[in-house]
Amino acid sequence: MPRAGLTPVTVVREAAVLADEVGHDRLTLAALAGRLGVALPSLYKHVRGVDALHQKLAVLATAEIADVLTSAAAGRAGGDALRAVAVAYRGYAHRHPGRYPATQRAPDPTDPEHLAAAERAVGAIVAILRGYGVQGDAAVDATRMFRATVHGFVTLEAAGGFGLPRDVDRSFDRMIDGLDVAYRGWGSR
Amino acid sequence: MPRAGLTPVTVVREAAVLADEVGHDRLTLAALAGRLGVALPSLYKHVRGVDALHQKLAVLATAEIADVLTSAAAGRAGGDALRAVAVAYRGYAHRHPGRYPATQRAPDPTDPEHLAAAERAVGAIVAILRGYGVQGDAAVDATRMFRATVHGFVTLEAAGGFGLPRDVDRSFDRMIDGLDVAYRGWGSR
DNA sequence: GGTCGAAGCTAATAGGCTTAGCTTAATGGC
DNA sequence: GCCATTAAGCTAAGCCTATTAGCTTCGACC
Repeated sequence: MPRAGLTPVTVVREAAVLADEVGHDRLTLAALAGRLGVALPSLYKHVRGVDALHQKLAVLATAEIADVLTSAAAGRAGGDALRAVAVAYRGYAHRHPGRYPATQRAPDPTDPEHLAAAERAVGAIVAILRGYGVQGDAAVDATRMFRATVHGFVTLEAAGGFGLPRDVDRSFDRMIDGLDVAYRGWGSR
Repeated sequence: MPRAGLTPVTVVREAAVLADEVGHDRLTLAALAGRLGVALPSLYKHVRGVDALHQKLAVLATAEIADVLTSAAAGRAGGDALRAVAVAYRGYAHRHPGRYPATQRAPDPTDPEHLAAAERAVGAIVAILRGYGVQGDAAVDATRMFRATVHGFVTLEAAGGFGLPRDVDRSFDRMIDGLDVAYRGWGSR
């Protein structure tokens, strides 16, 4: 019997695919092992356990969304950049419904790669805010508002929280308009 | 041996207390049974299973938060009401970290009580928006923004997503200011 | 070609949910 | 006050997931 040839990297990559298919909370070692063609305990040669798997998935997903946000911001400024990044963020959440929740795991302070990825994602937002003249402590507040707003929207959306027939894309659009207005007035308060 | 005297209502109530203590995801039938002084399978006389328990908890929590929001809005209008309701919402999430996630479960369309509670919670927000002159389809969009913003903030906060030392209360304050600005400009776009 | 580390396995334990089927406490009618 | 009925509670058993221990064997490298 030839070996499956797994590595920690291939395992977590497959975990990401599986999570997107079945949902973040149903990412199970049993299902993952089955898909990789090995017995469940074999996974422990590559991952320390289910929590470590989620941790690694968080790093992967955070790095991915950081890339997405960064390239959406490239070459744009102001409200243009704001909208592009917000749309890209939501797009990632839609394309990767299982990975997305992993991006919200608090970065492991002992993992430089995780910290760097989180830093990069936040950096894309901070860069936009500079275009609005928002900096320093105010930028921290404004970044938190961006994250809260967009994260809140996509999670409510994913949870089926928007029951009414009113078009969800349009609501998102209006919300970004509102965010733009808020940021333009950010200094003058 | 006397009986424990449980009912569906007492079971769900204890589940709510337990969830607040150990976290929504660690609300387990085993722990609940232990705390109620019965064997685990006995719970099935009162609840259909773990999913039904979460469902009932959702109804309870949604009704509670609807009450909190409604009374926060009472006797206030405009930015005053907006801030009071937002603060009350966040306060509920802080006081009831285990119940709060249950409020985000999509209402069961077959459960009138659940629907009514959700309706009541949304109603408190819609009432505020009337004070800003926002109505109709625009009110749907604006309500979604309110929920996204505040829900996003409290979940990021609970997940430890705000790493920087900058005061979180102040960030929340600024965010509500931003929301106020957005709503004041809502019509003129 | 032999050696050795790591990749994979089976077996066993522990905890969680669920169903089946039994026992018995409480309640309501006579 | 006694008995019948209902439902509250129990034990036992089965399934799934995670984890650990200890064994086997592939395959890379000298």
